[in-house]
Amino acid sequence: MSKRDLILAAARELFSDKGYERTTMRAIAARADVDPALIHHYFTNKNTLLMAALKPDIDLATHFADIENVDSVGTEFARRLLGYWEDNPDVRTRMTALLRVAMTHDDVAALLRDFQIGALRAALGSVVAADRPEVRLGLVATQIFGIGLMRYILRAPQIRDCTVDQLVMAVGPVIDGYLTGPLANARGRVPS
Amino acid sequence: MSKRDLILAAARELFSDKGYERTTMRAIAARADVDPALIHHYFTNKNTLLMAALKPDIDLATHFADIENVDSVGTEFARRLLGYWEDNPDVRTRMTALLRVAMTHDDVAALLRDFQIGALRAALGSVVAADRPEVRLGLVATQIFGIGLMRYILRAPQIRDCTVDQLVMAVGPVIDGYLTGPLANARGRVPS
DNA sequence: GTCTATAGACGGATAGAC
DNA sequence: GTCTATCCGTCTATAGAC
Repeated sequence: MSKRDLILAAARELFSDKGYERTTMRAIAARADVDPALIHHYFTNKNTLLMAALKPDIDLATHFADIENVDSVGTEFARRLLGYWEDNPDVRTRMTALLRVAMTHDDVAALLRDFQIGALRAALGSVVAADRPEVRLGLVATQIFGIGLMRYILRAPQIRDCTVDQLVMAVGPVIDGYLTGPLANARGRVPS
Repeated sequence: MSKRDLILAAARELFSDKGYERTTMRAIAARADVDPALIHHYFTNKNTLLMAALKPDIDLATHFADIENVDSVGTEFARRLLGYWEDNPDVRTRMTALLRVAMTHDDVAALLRDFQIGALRAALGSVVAADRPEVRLGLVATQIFGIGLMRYILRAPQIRDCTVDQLVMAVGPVIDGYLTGPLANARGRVPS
């Protein structure tokens, strides 16, 4: 791994568990076992480093293509996504870093929104109902992010101690409902 | 309103939309129209001020007592909670401040966890199923926090532009399901 | 209680030798 | 590319006059 990549990995880890302001360039350098000045050499400033470190990994979106022909699309989706987070520390780190930093940086929040929308559309676009698909995908995102938040960031014991399978079974049908179930209209009524 | 209270209100607002590190004591003083030294006089340091500003408002929990005897407890709960957030800027500010700061401060995360658990138990404890009630309330929390996150912090347009009623109608049945529906067992299977 | 002045630490960024 | 030295701004916190 090149030193440049070591820096990016170290930055992701630190941003992931301390947020932006609490990770210092010096700390990143120390973790990457690299001279602090080298970071400026490659990335000129902290914000550029942040963006480079959090740039979405394109492979990720493709991991969710072609969810069809299963009983429960929601369950299959949740299984793949939560399983992916759980088994792959790098992916999880990237996700928690995005979430943490997005709290205080609007440009990262925008990155997260765009990426999330894109990934959800790629994964679920072919199965979401035609009635206001954006709202449906947005609702799916609330549930997914809620899980990520409680499990990996707030670390609430009730959710942290669940197995992935338990979460998948709980959340899968909910996602199905958001994707294809009835939706309230502008007046807030479910069509009968 | 006493100057002390002005400081607390200003602190909440700034913590709420900038997080902890990016709000300075000077900025808080400026917004409260107060001398910076007065803050130290009352609260000695920034962390104490933070905790004082985010101390849960006890009235809040009582607002959700006695949800029973309705068709859909989840819908009623969502209506009260989301409506409360929406109509009451102070309450919303407190919530977003808690959420934002909890990302980077473990002690605030603990505060949020405890408060959230307490509030949910007070509101829904009497209607949640006997089978693993903590997990059920935790799942409810994931959905609620997910909505708060997407609507008020990430400000994703699909969710931000919904009416409260639309969200309530979408989320109500989901909460009902978490409260009393089937839950996967330790093996990740839904009992048949 | 109110305000000024300043201490003291930290962290991002730069210049420049090698 | 690598490293040292250092500048400069910012922020919390304190001391002390009024």
